[in-house]
Amino acid sequence: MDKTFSPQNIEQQCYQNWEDSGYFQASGKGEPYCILLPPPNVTGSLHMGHAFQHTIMDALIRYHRMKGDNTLWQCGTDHAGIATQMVVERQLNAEGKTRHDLGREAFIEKVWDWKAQSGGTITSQMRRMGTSPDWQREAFTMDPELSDAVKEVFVQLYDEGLIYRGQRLVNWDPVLHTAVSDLEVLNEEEAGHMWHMRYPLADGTGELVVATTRPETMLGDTAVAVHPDDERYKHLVGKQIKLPITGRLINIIADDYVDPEFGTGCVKITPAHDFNDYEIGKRHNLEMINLFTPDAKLNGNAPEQLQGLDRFDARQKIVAQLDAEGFLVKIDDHKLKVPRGDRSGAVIEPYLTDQWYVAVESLAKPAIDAVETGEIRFIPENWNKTYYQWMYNIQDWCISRQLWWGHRIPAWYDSNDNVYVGRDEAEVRAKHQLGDDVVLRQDEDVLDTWFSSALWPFATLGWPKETPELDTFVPSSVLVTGFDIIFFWVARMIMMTKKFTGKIPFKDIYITGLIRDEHGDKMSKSKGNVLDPIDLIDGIDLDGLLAKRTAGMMQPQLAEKITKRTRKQFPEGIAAYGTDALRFTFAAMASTSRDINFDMGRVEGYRNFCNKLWNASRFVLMNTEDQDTGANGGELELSLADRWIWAQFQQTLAEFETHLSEYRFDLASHAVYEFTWNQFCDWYLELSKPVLNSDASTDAQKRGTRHTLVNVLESLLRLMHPIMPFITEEIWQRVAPLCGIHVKGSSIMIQPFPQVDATKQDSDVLKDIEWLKSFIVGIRNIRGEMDISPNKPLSVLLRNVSAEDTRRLDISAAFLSKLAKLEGVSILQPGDKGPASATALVGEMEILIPMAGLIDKDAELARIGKALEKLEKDMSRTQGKLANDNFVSKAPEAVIDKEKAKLADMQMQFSKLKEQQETISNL
RNA sequence: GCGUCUAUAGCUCAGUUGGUUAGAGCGCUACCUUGACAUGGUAGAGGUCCCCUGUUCGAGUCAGGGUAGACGCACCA
Repeated sequence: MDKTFSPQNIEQQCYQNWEDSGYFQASGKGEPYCILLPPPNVTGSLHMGHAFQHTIMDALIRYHRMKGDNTLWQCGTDHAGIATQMVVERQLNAEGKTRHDLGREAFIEKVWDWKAQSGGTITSQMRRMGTSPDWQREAFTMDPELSDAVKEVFVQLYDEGLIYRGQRLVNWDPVLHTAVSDLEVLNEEEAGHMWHMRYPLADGTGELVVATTRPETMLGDTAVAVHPDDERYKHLVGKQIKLPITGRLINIIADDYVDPEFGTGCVKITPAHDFNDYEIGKRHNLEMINLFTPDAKLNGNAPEQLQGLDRFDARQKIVAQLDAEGFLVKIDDHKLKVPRGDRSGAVIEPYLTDQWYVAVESLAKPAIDAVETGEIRFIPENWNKTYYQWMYNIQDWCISRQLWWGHRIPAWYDSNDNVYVGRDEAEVRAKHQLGDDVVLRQDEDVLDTWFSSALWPFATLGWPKETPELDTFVPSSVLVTGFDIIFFWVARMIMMTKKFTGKIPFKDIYITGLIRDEHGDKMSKSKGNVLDPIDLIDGIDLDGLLAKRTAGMMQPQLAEKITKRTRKQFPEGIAAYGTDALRFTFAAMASTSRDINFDMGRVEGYRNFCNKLWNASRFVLMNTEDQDTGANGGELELSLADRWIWAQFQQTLAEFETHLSEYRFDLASHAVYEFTWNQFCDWYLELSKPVLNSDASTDAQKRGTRHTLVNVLESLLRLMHPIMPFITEEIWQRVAPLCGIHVKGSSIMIQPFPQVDATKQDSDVLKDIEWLKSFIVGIRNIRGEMDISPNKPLSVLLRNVSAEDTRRLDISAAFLSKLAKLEGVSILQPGDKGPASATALVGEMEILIPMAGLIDKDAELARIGKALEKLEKDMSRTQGKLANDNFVSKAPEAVIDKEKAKLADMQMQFSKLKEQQETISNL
């Protein structure tokens, strides 16, 4: 084995073997355990959030697979309608073409070509992360099977009246030329203006002042509204306004919606371009004047001189004209929420179009129930509040998109625009007895990508066919995802799965935190703080990193800032930490917190941890390979340390499993880390040396220790495997044969997970080793503080030695002399104070290191003084407690006893230290 | 406006139903190239648990009120 762990030498080969061996498929035996991969965009590449969530899913999957469960990780990608179409369109644009030049069919072919070429990026990156989904079942939302499911759902919902078509105001993206759902619109506060305009009464008897943030919409005003009880305007209701610029006459109406306290108490109503106005318009039967073309330029309904102008250019002209004609009262600065498309960044326009909707109310009810009854559980639980809040206020879902890439809506129209819905044209014709003479055209629109994603839990398992997988793996065990898509995806999956299978899609929903940068900022391209998980695995030099972070930057000053920041944070680029270290980092950071600040220091720390494990294994192998490890029988005599490490391992194992069952990956990985480094490496390996290296050890003793070394390590590797698959496999291949396990053609990933073995739990041994440790640490302490070289052998005296101490001395003498570097231990007779010494306590027993020639009097006095001071402080606190009648009368007895014992112990230490202090100061 | 969350060591974070002398990793200091490992070892320093008030024998933990910050939802022209 190399002296340091080099992940890049092993990972890819290892993964290839697993995948080729078919280890990722469900076994068909045991309890079903299933995780659905939230399908990443086929356009996407792996970001830190994916890497994090995939680590967690894979840890769960590997754990359950090793536990013997029938384990399926259902994976796949989604077609990401808008995103993918944008990618391919951009390529066309670069060639000076648009999708319209190609036409729909040719364009879609192009998209498929693109997918064939580049669609595998993210799945190959997942392989680098060591994930073990069943790639043979990999699904894509545009696959024929899933498309059939989409059609089936659409038709069924339509037949039940739960899908309908209607003309309504929608969120229109004027750049992408499509409707988007509420969730795809981000409302950010931006600086704008409030324009106050004078609207004269038609009869010339006065005027009203209205205010707006969008003056250009005044062209489409069809009323001015006031509150019905507003004394100022009551008498004007029913009168008419002569609209500036157009001169159109509109009514003054009364509506409760108006807040008389706000502004002038008069509101201009533009039903075709504002969601609130739209509602008012419907109530009052107002005309709806659409002013815009699909790309938000003024259309034929605007005055001729303004037609064809972009909405923002038109705004300027209109304001200028209002001003010139004396209609503009004032312009105030105003902060307002501007709706922008989450993909395009364009200002979203409320726009009157025909769209398809899902009536969600009846679907929402069972989905709410599923969480309220506890059938589905959010972890952490609080997220159910977010879920309820949205579900109780859920709006009908606009599912049509004016795109080409996606599932085309299975609806056909005849020449009179009658609509027929069916699985295909033939079915439609048959169902409605439409002869061949009737010309039908299919709806041009496609469905929202989330519509197909909502079917993921059952469509990927074969629905609408009745498959055994549907039976076995619905509901799945846990969904691991981020809070940002609870509405987009999680809620919709629950609704759809309940509706079409009658079952819930998953039992647990584990909501992970969001990975942020080391300062808690969201990782984003524009901030230039994005990390690529693959770069953490393989490493990247500074130039490469800079190039990546500044590529495609529109603003040069931004690129400069990013360069500076990156140079500062990564002067040497990023080292290659390997997949296991990265995975361990993610696991260790997966606490209940909703934000996770990614700390490079921790990756490095866990890289070191991998190296530690590697070297510990080297040590084990050096001492066991080609030697008798008892794999083929032979008497085994286990040392105190051997029995201790087995007992410790049982505890660690139990802890690990408890934490995993509670999705506390941070605690689980901490338990493993602590055991490996602080128990196995720091103590056990050291304690094995005296046995292995001593001529006094019998064959049975050496065999016993070798057996323990190799078997504890082997068990530990299996325990760690779910989190760190590669390093554990690599080491296991060499260690397992020494345990009598045949590894040829096998893998750690299909070995059973370790089981707690009650016969190996031993609290007496644990206490014995605690005693031994405190003995050794006591001596190291004195060495450390008295500047005595760790290499210098010491002779120590023991005072106040009990029978138990004697027994322990007896069984651990060899360990003591080696680990504390002692050349002699002698026990003082009762009453014999011994020479002036530095002392350490092991329980009530005192270890004396004679000062002569070794220890400076003042230094020792200082050490004692410091210890006394600390003890005094703690003692007075405890004494205070015990002197308090309230405490003694009201606290539970166990607590009081504990305090008493604590005090007694401190008093004992105190008096011994006092004694010491006196002896030494008298020297 | 409604809702959710966060505040603990220089940094990143744990801290179970209230009962420890408040922990870990990184960083820092001193010493150590000892034979698995300097990606290491040994020892050590470092905390007003954001503030106030309460409940309690006892509060980092519970309640109320602040302060600072993050997020979600709905928003007035």
